Amino acid sequence: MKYDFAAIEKKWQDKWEEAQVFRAGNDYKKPKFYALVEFPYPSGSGLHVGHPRSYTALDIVSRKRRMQGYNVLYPMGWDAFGLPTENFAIANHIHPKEVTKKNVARFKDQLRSLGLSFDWSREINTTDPDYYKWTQWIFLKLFEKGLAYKTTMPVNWCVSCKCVLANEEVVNGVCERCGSEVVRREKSQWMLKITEYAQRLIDDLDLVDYAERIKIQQKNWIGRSTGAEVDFKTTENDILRIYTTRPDTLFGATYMVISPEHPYIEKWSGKIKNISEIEAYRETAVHKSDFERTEIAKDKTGVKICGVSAINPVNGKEIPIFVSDYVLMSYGTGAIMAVPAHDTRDYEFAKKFDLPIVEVVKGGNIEKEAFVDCETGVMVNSGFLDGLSVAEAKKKITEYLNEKGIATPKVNFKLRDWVFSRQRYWGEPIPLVYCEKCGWVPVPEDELPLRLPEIGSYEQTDTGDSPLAKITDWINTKCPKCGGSAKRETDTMPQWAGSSWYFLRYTDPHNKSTLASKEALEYWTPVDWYNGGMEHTTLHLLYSRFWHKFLYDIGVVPTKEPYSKRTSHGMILGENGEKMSKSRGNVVNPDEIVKEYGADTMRLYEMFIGDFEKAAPWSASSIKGCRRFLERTWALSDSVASGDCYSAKNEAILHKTIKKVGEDIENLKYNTAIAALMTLLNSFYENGVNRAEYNTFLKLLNPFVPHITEELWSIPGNMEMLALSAWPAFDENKTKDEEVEIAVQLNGKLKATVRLPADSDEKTASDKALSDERVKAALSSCQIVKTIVVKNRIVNFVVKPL
RNA sequence: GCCGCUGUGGCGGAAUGGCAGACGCACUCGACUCAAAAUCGAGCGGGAAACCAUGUGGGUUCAAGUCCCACCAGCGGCACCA
Repeated sequence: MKYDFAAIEKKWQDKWEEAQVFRAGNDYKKPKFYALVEFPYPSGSGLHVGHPRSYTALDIVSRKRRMQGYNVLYPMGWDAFGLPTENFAIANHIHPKEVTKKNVARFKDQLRSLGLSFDWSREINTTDPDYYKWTQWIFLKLFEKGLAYKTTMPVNWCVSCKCVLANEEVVNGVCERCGSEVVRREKSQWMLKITEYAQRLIDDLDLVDYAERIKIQQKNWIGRSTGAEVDFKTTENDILRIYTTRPDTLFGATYMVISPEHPYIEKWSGKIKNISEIEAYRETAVHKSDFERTEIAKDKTGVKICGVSAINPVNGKEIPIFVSDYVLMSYGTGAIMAVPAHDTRDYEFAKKFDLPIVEVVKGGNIEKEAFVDCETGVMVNSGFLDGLSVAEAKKKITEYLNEKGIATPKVNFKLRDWVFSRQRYWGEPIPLVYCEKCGWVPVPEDELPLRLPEIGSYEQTDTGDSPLAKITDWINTKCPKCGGSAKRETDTMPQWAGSSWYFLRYTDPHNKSTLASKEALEYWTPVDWYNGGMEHTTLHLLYSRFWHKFLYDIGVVPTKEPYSKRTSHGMILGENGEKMSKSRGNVVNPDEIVKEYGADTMRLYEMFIGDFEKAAPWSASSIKGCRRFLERTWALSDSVASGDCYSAKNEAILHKTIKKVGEDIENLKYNTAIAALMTLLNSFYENGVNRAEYNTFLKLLNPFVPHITEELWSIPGNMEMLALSAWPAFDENKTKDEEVEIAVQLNGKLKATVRLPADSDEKTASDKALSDERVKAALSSCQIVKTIVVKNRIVNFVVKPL
């Protein structure tokens, strides 16, 4: 019989669906396993070959865990709000809802065709009002607890489209769509206080099992630094507060810099002699786009404030104050003490403006460059700190400043609050109402979801407001508090909102009265294993951890962390080794692969392609090897002998393979698990195979290639589905071969190999080695000094010439 | 600039400090065929060999792809965070 993958795959997909095989039970007594992959954005271009890499990997884990008796939840849904859909809607005058519906249908067909064991009864969609009701509800809770606030923020503004752009739409400083200049413009935006959770987001990384690179990236993004705020007196007799991580270098502070946005410029305006120059500088700095700011980052600019200076508190010296945009108002206090000898930026600035550079830590060459890595140096030119190590100086100066009451220890974070507003249509409406009398008032809970109104045009207004701002009968409403006339917020939420809590909804997706029942959350959370792309490490992963912690704080969820374990897969690149993209013309369409080779081959190949965590280029010829393996698996089914226990010839390799495949699946080593299965098949071809052996092989192979194995399992008359059968067990004692081949080395260089019984003692091994002709010959001209034997591995003779 | 990752055959890649190149692709030869494809069998880092080979140069060790130090190259992320 021919291996007719198309018919087989269709047959089993239908059977699984009909029998609801992958439905997660609500049997809360069974051990559970919650596997999660990032739900896709259903784009118009359909599934990418990258999607199945992640989905197949956790499908394999899920299928194995089911066979091991777990109650497995492996859900799927749609992160369907977002820009491309909206842009498509604008261009084609179709409602984004319709676009989404079509794209979801296509994605779902494509996913179904891959035989992924998702529980489709729990499918969710972030654009479904029954879903976003709870996204809005969480937002209202954040608002209620003071974690949502409105503030004026610079946004990206395209001068030609006259609209606000998301960061993703700004490419190399210009508008992605029209190529025109993008400038900064102030706009009032809703913000979420993620910074309030910064410390906990770092600390609780200790509670979870994330790949180390993910933890490091999160920590870097949050960017904690410890230092002190120090007060400098000025000639105006007021206090300029700065932040520094290096109070020990205070004697080297030869000038100060404040940010162009610093409020003291106004405060001192009467005293500043060159105020017009300062204001002109400030104007240009404020209006620079982010792109311009970074473009000219190498070249420092600034203006000296004439008329006001500061006093260095340790030596009483009067030092000048500059305004420069290399100091950011949004970090620390917006003012710094500049220590050019030990900071590269200060050094550059000092060189340009010809300011004194005073070395305070010995060891560098400050004629040439700033000496920054000076943690092990010794203090100089620093009065009472001279001769101390940097660490000692830090301690002493801190005590000194504390005593004088001009310094306080301070921790700062790079992490900023989350800009939560989008001036767009296709997102969750922010459920707030503005009343002249009562201010911002939440839409009452029983009025949620606040639905998106039906409108005809999805473009922003000329002022960059959301298209919702044009719907006057939607905007104008009554204040829920006082009943007076009020206006709805017209901004919508960012795409990150719906994806920040979706994993909770899967546990109880149809619940009408709460986002998920207590019992469901108690049982299913936290997610046991979450796999996704590295590109989501800093935003999505951080945002969802933040929301989860907030929900924990208000008693909605039972765990501090949403995900016990997080892994990430590498990208699948085009055949030329570059990222797949339409413009590079190297995109592989998964539909065509499934059509030509079948879903099983596609799955197997994507798992065999290389190290799961690393990027790997697609290869049209390599996939044939995977297909060949399945053909050989199929062909062998005709020559299976009877037998209900393992034969002596195959016993050891079977136990070994069961062990290896099981361990490799848990350790993301799918490629070597498949290699072991290929080796096993080769061994069957060599030694013959019986029914018991072939059945074990099918079980091990099933999570990888579920359709063909299910078919081969059913052919001899098995009524129970393979997917529901028990995962094979192995016996550690039987994983060992009776005889082993060991290497014989002279001074670590291979001279021969010898065979001997497994676990032979050192004497037996070295005697056997010594009796080998090649070893004898090699030893004839030298003397053995020492013999090293590693059991079942090597015998190494350490020798010297006679 | 900073952070992270990666350098192993023609290619994808294997190797708890213990026989480098498992498994697969490509390729070569042979069988089958009128022929080709498919399939099956054999070979496949370099070198005649001694030996030499895991980006480069040092080091630790009886033994290094693996550990340490210093470089070089590529990829990804961040970007004036005091």
